[in-house]
Amino acid sequence: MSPSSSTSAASSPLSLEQQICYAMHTTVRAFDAVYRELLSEHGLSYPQYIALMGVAEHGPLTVSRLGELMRLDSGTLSPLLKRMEAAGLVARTRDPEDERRVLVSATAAGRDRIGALGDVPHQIAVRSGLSRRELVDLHRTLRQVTERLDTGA
Amino acid sequence: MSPSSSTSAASSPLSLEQQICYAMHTTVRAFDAVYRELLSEHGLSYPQYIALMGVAEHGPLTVSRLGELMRLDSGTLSPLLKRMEAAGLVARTRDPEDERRVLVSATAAGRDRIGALGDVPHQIAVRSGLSRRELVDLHRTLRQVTERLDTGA
DNA sequence: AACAATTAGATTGTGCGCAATTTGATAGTA
DNA sequence: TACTATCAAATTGCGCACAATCTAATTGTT
Repeated sequence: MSPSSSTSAASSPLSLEQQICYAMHTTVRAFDAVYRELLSEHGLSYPQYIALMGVAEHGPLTVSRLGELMRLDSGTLSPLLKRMEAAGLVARTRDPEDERRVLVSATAAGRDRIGALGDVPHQIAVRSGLSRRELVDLHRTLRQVTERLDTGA
Repeated sequence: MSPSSSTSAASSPLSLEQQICYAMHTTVRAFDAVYRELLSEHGLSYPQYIALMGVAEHGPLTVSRLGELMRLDSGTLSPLLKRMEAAGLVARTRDPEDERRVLVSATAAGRDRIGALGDVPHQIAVRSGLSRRELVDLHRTLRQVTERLDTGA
């Protein structure tokens, strides 16, 4: 093993290529490129895709609940949802129970669009080249890391 | 095992939470939040941080070489580098050998800034809560997936 | 030397993303 | 009832990201 395998405070600042975050960003870029390729013909960006999937699966959601699901705030979601409403994919209605809230739901056209996407998630999984077991392991690791990072310093 | 463990074409479109990409994006968001916290006091965004690390480590780089390293194009890098030049962190000079190229290098102030960051990469690794072995495994998996995605359909 | 093709960056237009602020609705309290 | 505090979205301002286009320099060909 190289001398850098010390377990104490890092011997020298890690080079860019050694950093886990850099690797994560690189991989996300690669995924984004594939999604762009698969989604562009359907007129969707990746954020729009997960927003649509989210509201279709989890019924009418307030903007803030959708924001928790996507880890986005109203500054990002408000304009994004307006564009999707203009495209006829989602409906935005004020909650009669509490006029502060806006309920977002998928329209019939939105559900049709999801159907038209076919099995994009499966295609992505295949393109990743990972076995089912590797996918499950990676998924577990990612959830674990996210949880750990969220609990703070 | 659940009925969804079929290995043929997915039985039903994967729910959002089951998709590997969704997990990746969630984790990257969490990493970004931590980086934002660690870097904001140094006046750097994460893209600026990796750009600075990149040019500091790999000497003067053309914009396109730096773009390969960061997986970004000139549309993103040109304004980003101009802001970093204005902040005194990098220098941009036309290559005398080929006036089309712009060579980007870290200034003394840029290297000082890296020094002032202390061991951010190590802190990030610690906060991720992964053991050294898990970090190595995850890194290997990510490189593998990126390579596979890049080789296309 | 002249001219087309290629290459490197920069620019424009649109969308994603967050911090900070604003607007409007609800809840709580004097 | 009025007055404050809180809460949900929307808006503003700035930076990141890509597609498409533009400008300028180099290369290749005749």
